[in-house]
Amino acid sequence: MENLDDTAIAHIANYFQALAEPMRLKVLNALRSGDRNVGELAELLGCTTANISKHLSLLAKSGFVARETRGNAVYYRIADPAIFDLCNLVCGQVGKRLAAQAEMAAKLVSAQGKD
Amino acid sequence: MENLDDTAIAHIANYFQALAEPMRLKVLNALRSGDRNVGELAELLGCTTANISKHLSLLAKSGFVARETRGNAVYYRIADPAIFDLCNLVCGQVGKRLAAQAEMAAKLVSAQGKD
DNA sequence: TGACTGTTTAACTAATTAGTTAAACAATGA
DNA sequence: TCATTGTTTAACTAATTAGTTAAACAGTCA
Repeated sequence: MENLDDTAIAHIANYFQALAEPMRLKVLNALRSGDRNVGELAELLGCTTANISKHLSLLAKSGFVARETRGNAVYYRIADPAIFDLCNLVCGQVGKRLAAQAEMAAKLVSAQGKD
Repeated sequence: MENLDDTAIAHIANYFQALAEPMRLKVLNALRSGDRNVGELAELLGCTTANISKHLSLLAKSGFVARETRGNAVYYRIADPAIFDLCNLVCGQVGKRLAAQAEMAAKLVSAQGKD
């Protein structure tokens, strides 16, 4: 990562941007267990098909998911399992932070109890 | 990552959001080689101190960098080297994609040449 | 104290984008 | 063909945010 020009930096930022949205993370998480079509995802995640479709379109454009038409439904699947390595790494980081925050909060509560 | 509630998902999205900005990636990259104060970063990256300061503030709030006052300058450093594992992973992914795109482009050009 | 250097914040503008609604489009089957 | 089911897109609103400028704030030294 040391020597990166602006376009490379922009690509990396785009990559992160695609993952920086709760609903898109939910979509990716839902696809973990296998292919799903748009309607299934919409019902599963409790939102409109239009909304899901837009998120899927962005995820597909960024190469995270792949599109396949079967009958008159459109199925999406994870195109690159590497994102889960990434998400697991981040989950670990976020988990550590939340644990640290919880510990801090506990200390504050206990300190408050003492005075 | 399988079983995540909404707050956990939101934390992960926030984590990615902090990294989804070219200038912030540049700041983190600049801090790779050691501590820097706000003015140094501004000059190095060619933007205003106000702008850098805002990005640093966000990165600090998200726990990516740590703040330290020395004299009347404020030095920032990477707080958690784990982000570089993350960035290296993403760089690898993005690199693969760019290579694939370049190959595709080359094929298109060669196909065009043939007809 | 006051001048200075360095950093942060407030107020603002311009641009992006998640979500909604309704309309368009695609694929199947009668 | 038409009706039905499923998906995508267009147009819009509301909210967020990167960057700018100028003002406020903090730390050092005379």
